Amino acid sequence: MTKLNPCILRLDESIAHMQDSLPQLPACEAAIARLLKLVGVRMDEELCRKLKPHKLNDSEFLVLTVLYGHPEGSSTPGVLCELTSQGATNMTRIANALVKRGLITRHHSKEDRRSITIRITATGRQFVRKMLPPMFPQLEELFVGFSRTEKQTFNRLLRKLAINLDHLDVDD
Amino acid sequence: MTKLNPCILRLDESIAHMQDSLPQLPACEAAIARLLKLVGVRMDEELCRKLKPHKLNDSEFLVLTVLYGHPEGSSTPGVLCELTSQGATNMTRIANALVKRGLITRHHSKEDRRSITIRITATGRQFVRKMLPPMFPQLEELFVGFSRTEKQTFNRLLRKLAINLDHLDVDD
DNA sequence: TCGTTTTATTTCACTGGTGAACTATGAACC
DNA sequence: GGTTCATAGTTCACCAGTGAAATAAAACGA
Repeated sequence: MTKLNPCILRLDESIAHMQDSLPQLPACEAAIARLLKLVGVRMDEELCRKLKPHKLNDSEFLVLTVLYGHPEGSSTPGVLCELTSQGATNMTRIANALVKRGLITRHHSKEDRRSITIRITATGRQFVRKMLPPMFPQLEELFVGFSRTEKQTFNRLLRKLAINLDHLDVDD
Repeated sequence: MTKLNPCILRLDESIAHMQDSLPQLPACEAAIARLLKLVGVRMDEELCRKLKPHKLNDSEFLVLTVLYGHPEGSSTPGVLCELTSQGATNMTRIANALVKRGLITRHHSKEDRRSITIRITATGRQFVRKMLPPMFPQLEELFVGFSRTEKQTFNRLLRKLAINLDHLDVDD
């Protein structure tokens, strides 16, 4: 598990150095973009590490928790794809894996026979309820030194960025 | 390219709903974690889309830009692994690809014959100088509506989070 | 109602990325 | 100087994720 700090130091040097030959480079924005990626990857690694003993990967677990978070505990592959930024192809694989583990069920929808209804099982709910709480302390630890306001600001800035991302694709 | 906004709405509902059965769930922190991932993935997709016509993937391009950002324009696979959060195995593949494209060279180091010196070529530099500038407008567009202060805050919060991540592995 | 188009999912072939074992060199110790 | 240990890369076998084509079931329009 590589430390981020050295990367970040080099990152600043790297961007500073690039500006010599590319003065129009928006340094702060570029730094944020790279930091987002670094932090995101690192958090994923941590999650995977926690899930490995249970033989689930992060996307399988994400799908399971999304189902857990649904009032009905059910959804369709298509919707789950949107909510988890996964392709349909991969969702098929994920569903196969979760069915095999007995964490979800898969049935043809009554209303629309093209659709599949994926539903979290009691075992699945139990699994989520067992897995999540031990993660809470670490999740909180990630934000030690953050004031309530800072966390809210962080949250707000990320949403703002998300909205800008949504409006990006129109122009190439 | 899926929109993020619907995901975020569902995300809030999802977390609210989870709190019913798991009241200790740190909602704001969990939301930030999921947002980070959503935004990170989406930005990556955008980068890949830009690189696709040039038959490079994001990690290959990242390695190239890191080399470009080095004062000497050279490094070793091991160091590049640390700086780009890539495994050594994949770095071998990336280097092969970049060598084949004539963007880097690979030589045994004189000082330590176990080491390989990877160096960006003139073609490689040219490629980076051609690729990056067209990305700047979009990068800036991502942050429209962000004040100078907000960008600095964003930057600062990400670094703070990175530092906390670095101090995490000690306790399991 | 029949043909066309659209939507939902799956299958297949491929790319990208990883862990474990292997090779080669260097460093440390005696 | 030879044995042992550590370090740097590579190779191999595998898992995860994607695009394009296939399948199957609506929906839509004469």
